[in-house]
Amino acid sequence: MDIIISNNANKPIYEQITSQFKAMIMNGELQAGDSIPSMRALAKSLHVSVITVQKAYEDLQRDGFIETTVGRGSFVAAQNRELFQEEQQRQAEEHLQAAVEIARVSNISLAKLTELLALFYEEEP
Amino acid sequence: MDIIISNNANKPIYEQITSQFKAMIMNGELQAGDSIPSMRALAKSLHVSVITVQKAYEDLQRDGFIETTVGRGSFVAAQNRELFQEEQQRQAEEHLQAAVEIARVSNISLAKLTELLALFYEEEP
Amino acid sequence: MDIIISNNANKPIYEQITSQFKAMIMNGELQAGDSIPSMRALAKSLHVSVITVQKAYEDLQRDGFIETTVGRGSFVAAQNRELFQEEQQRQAEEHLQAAVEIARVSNISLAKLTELLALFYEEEP
Amino acid sequence: MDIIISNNANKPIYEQITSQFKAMIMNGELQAGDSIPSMRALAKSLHVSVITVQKAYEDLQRDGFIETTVGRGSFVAAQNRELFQEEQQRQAEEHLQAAVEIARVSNISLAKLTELLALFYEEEP
DNA sequence: GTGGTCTAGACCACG
DNA sequence: GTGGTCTAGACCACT
Repeated sequence: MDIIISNNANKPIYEQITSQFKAMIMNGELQAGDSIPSMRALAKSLHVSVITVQKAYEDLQRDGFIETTVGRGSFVAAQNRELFQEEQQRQAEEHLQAAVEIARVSNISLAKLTELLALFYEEEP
Repeated sequence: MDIIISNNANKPIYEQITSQFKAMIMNGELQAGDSIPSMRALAKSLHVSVITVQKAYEDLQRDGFIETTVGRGSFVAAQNRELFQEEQQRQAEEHLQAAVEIARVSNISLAKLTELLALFYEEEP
Repeated sequence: MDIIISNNANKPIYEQITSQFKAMIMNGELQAGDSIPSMRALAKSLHVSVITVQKAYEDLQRDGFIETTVGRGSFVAAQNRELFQEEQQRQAEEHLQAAVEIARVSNISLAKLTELLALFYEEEP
Repeated sequence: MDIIISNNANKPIYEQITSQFKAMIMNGELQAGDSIPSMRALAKSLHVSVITVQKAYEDLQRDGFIETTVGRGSFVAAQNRELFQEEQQRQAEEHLQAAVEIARVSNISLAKLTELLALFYEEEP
C-alpha cells in the first residue's frame, strides 16, 4: 500500500494515485476483495486534500478497478481480464503516440520507427 | 509555410505551431536565415490570437530554432541539427521501449504494435 | 423469515430490510400480531450492525407496518392493506407510463420493454 | 438555455444540471456546435459553486454530450444517435426498475405489471 | 467510522 | 476571458 506523490511531476496528483493503484491491482499486489485505505486516511498519509483522493477513487470506480460503498469503504473489484487488457493497450498506445509526436518534429521516418520497434521487440526481455 | 491548427486536438494551439515549425526546420524545408511570417500575419492567417503566436515564437526562440529582432522580424537560426536529432531520437526510442515492455506482458503482437504505430503516424498532425 | 442482504446493491442495507418486511406483510406471509425477530437476533443473523436493523425497524414502525414495545419485542401491526396497495400500484403505474413514454420516442419495442421488466423482476431483490 | 435547480429535489445539483442539458441536446433545443455557458457564468446565474457546475460539465463531456477546451469554452458535441439511444434506454430501464421495486414491496405480480405495461404502450400517444 | 455532495476561495495553463 | 487542479473546510446519509 505504498503510494508515492511527487509535486514536481507534471501529472495531476489524482492521476498519480489512480495509476499507482491500477498498477498494483494489475500486477496482483492487490487482490479482488482487498480493502484499500479510506479516502480520509489516504489523504492524511499523503498530505493532500480529501477531495483529491476522492477524485482518484471516483475514477478508479468508474473504470471498474474498485468498488466503494458509503459507510463501508472501498474494495478492489472482481478482476476482469478484458479490463486489464484494454488498460494495458491504452498505455502502450500512449507511448506509441508520444514516440510518433517526437518523430514528426525531428523528421524521423515511419520506416525508421518501425525498424526500431521491431528491434526492441526481438531483444532478449 | 503551411501551418495547420486543429481545435479538436488535445494539444495547445501554440504547441501545434511550434512543433510544425520545428519539423519544417529539421527536414530542411526551412533553412537557416530564411524569414518566417510576422506574428501578426501568422495570427491573422490562422485565425488565432496574436498572443498565441507570440507564445509559440518565444518558445521557438528559447529552444534556439529561430531568432527574432524587433523591427526586423523572425528568422530561422543556424542549427546544430545533429545534436537535436540525436536527443530526439533517444527520446523516441525510450517511448518505443516502454510500449514494447507493456506489449510483452499483455501479449500484444509486434504486428499489432506496428499497425498502431502506422495508424498514429498517418493521422493528421 | 428470510431476509437477504446484498452489499453490491445500490440500496442501503436498512432499506433492503424494510422493503423485504413490507413485501412479506403485504403478501400475507406475515400476519397482524405475528412477532418478528429482535433487532439483535436479526443483526446477528444478517451480519450487520444492530444500528442498521434499528434504523429499519424505526422506519417500519413510522410507516405503520410494525409495533415495537420495549421489553416485549416487535410485532406486525394491524394493516390497512387496501389503502397501501392502491397507493403503491398508482406509483408503479406512473413509472411504467414514464418508461413507455421514453420507449416510444426512441423506438424501443414493447417486446424489449417486457423483456427488461421480466429481467429486473427475476433479479435477486 | 434555461436550467432550473431545486434544493428540495433529492437529486444532487450536478445531476439536475446534466440531465437538463442531456434533455435539451436530445430534443434538438441545443444543436451540435452550439456553445453552452461558461462554468463560471452558469454557476453565477444558478447561485451554485463553480465546482458543482464543473462536475456536471465533466460528466457531460465524459458521456460524449459536450466538448470542452481550456480557454475556449464548452460546446455541444457532434451528435451520436447511438449515444442518444443508449441514454434513453438507460432512462427507460430506470423507470422499469423503480416500478419493479415498488411491485415487489406491495406484492404486485410480474403478470400484472406486464399487463399494465402493454396497456400503456397500446394507448393513443 | 465510511463515502457523497457542496461551498468559497486559490493558482495555473491557455486564448 | 476560458477550463483544470487543488485546498480546507462543511453537512449529510449510511454502517
